[in-house]
Order: sequence, then C-alpha cells, then structure tokens
Amino acid sequence: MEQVYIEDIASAEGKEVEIKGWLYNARSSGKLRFLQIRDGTGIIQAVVFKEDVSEEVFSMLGELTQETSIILRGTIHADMRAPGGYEMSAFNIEKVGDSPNYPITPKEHGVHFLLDRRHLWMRSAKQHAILRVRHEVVSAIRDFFNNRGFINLDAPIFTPAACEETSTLFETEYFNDQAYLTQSGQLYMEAGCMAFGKVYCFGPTFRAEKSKTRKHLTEFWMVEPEVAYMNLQGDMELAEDFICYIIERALENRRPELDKLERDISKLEAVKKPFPRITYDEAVKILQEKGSEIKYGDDLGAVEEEILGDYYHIPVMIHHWPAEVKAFYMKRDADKPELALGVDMIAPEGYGEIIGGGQREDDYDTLLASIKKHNLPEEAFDWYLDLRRYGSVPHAGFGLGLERTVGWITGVHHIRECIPLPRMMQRLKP
RNA sequence: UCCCCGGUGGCUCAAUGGUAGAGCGGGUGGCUGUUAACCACUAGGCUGGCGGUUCAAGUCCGUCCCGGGGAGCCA
Repeated sequence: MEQVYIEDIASAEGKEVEIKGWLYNARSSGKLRFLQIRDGTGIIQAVVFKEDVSEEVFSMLGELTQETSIILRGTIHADMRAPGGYEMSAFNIEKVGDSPNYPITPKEHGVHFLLDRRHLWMRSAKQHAILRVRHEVVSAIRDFFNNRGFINLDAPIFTPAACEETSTLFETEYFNDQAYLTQSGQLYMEAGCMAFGKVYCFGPTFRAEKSKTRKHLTEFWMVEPEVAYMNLQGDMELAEDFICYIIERALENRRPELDKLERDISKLEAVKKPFPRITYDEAVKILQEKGSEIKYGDDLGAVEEEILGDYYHIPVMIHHWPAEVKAFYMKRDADKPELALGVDMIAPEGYGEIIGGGQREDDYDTLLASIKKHNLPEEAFDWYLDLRRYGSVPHAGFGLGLERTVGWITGVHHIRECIPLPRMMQRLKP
C-alpha cells in the first residue's frame, strides 16, 4: 500500500493509503476511537469504528499512549468536522514502538521542563512551526546571495586569536597549543572578497558572554557577506534588499506556520523599502526627545534599541557612529574622522540589533595604527594587513544573526526556541 | 559581575503563622463524532539544603544551592 505524507493528503482523497507516524492525541467514545497522528509533515485525525477492525486491534487502540509509533491503513476522505479538512477511516493499525509515560502532555509546561526535554519538545506543533520558519529563512539567505553571484566561502571554526578585542572567546586545546572558537568570520571574508569579489559565510558562531537575556545564545548562526569595491551606501542597500527578501519568502511559503504562531502578519507586510536611515547623531536626538538619558558618544543600550524600534515599526539603520564605540577595522569618515562608517540595523518589537556591519578600513597605515591603538597583537594580524598590502580596495559587509531574525519573524519571545538545540550560559544539554 | 523574581505530587499552580489542595497527566469503569473531549472513582507529598525565631513554619529571619528575567557586551 502506498505511503502518503500528511502534507500531501489532499492528493490521496478517496484512496486507500498508509500513514506512518506517531500518536499525537487520542480520544475515545465507546465504540468509536479518534486518533490524531503526526508524521512530521502534519497532523491528521483517524477514526476507527469498533465494527471495522478486529477485537484485538480495537482494544489495543484503547491502550495506546502519546507518541507511540504506529502505521495506519485506511481511506482518506474530506470531512468538515476534521481539523485539517481531511480524515482517515482506518481499517488496520499496526503498532511499531511503545511510548510509556511520555513526559510532554497536551497541557501547560514550564520552559525549563521543556528545554530539558528539547529532543522531545521538537515534536510539538508550535516548535515545529518555528523550526520550519527557520528552515525557510536559511533557504532564503542562501538563495539571496547565490542568486546575486556571491560565492559561499565558509570561515573556520577554530581560530588562533580574537577577531575583535571585546567579546569573550571560548578557549579549547589544539594539540599542544591553544585555539578559540570563532566569534566572526568577517576577517576571513575580507580575504575572500579580494579573491572572489562577492562572498558570504554562514555557520555557527560562539560567544562566551555571560548574557542571560531573551536575545542571547552562546552558540548561534550568523551569515556574513562581504563585497569588494562596495562602500557604506552599497552595504546598506544590500542589507535592506536582503531583509526584504527574507520576509517575502517567509510570507510566501510559511504562512500556515506564522498563523499557527499567531504572528501579526501585517507587521511583517509593512516591511518594505526604503528602511529609515538615520545617523547616530539623529538617533541620539530622537532618543533624547523620547526621554532617554543617552549622552552623545554612548553606545545604544537595550532600552534605546526598543525606543527606536517602536518609533519606526520597521527595521531602522543607524550609521556614522562615534569611532570609539566601534571595532578597530571600521573605516573612518573622510570628512569627520571621529565617525566610523558602521551601520547597525535594529528590528522592531524589541528584537534588537539583527545586523551589524559597515565599510572596512582599507589603508595599510591607518589600519596598522588602529591595531596598535587597540593593543592588539600585531603579528596575529599579519595576514590581515597583507590584504592592504596587495591591491587593497574599499570593501564592506555585515553580519546577520539568524536566531534573532527568526525570533522577530515568528514573534517568539525568546530566541532559544529559534534553534533546534539551544546552547546558553546555563544549558549544554540535551 | 550586578539588580529583581522564584523553588509545594509526574506537570502547571493554590494555600492570613494554625489538619498541604485543585486542574491536567497516570490507573479503573462509562459513552457511536471527539477537537487541550466529557462523566465517575482511584493512587500519588521529608513544601530545594542547612540553621534560627515561635506553643506552632510551605509561610517569618539568616545562609547556601539551583533556576528564571533584566543590565553590561553583542548578532
């Protein structure tokens, strides 16, 4: 008998087919049993009348527990009363594997309890929806860059030293030496763009920051494009097109999942070009008008990001930052050297910074001076300085945090639900 | 590292300083259209650890452990 996946069930109407899956929920009404089956692609209800099956099968159904793996054979037909519009009248049920005392019941559970059982929690409908949106965003990210002629040039996970001076790195033993887990592939992408023109890397990133907030993971996924001969303006246009494309794809292909998550679709539909672009100076003025106590020269905190997000309702790009708050590799503005050509994109609804990037310093002497000023080990950046020795050109890029982006699109409160197995300060299992 | 909140059956939570409870889940029985089904019965507890105040502590005080939220930093 032909196996059918529940997402394709409409094509099986009127046919006798096989569904292979797991018991999601069961109800019983005397001589009638209702079994809700999930197979990873959806959920369908099967109805079993006592007279349609053998006595052994019918009494076995009464003992089935949640998440027992079963194979159902029956006829598919449309039914107004069924949640998905289709229902199976089953005439044969085969139990594959028992599932005694499944811990995640159809009632409320705390996040801690669920995270301890994340390997099982992934089976739940809401988690399914979120991770399917994540999959769509991942596909959209790759398609966007691939369709624009970018080369995927992934960066190493093991790195010999800090890419930037501030963030905390995870240390690991590397034979008889010390290595660190990457916190950014950007410096390597700068090398890549001088070789291939347009490149991106997309992989896990590690930060040993002691951050316990809904926006932080110790291991998260970041995509980092880098383009030769591109300036800050081009960088902002790229970032804007990129975000618009991701949102379009999510709306186009994952509408049922977003509905399941009760996401306010209109807020995503409002995300259209052009995004507001304001300088750091303008941002500070707006924030001060809105009651923030920010002083010129301060970096934006979580409160400031939220104020700006609420003010614009769509992502806002802030550029031309005081150089002091930005990294050593940022290029300075030619007219106002105290400003760096960096850009941050702040997502609305409190999801914070989803993109950070800018134009990089391409002058050898200026970059070397900056490395020295930041007390960075010059010898570690030998190869990086080579990029300014041999045919240096203006170039720019950015990094986008995948889980924050998925969090924003799905409207999930905490980004730990936006990655299959989250790694946080207090969590390394499962 | 700092600030705030919490820890009570398997789960989610109640309980003026005075006999520890409910819903769900589990078990047993009933029901031919259930949608987190419903109805009845039933089992299940050293209230995070240690110390203190009190006739009496889940409740008050001290301390430690664990967890959550936020700040800083960042995507």
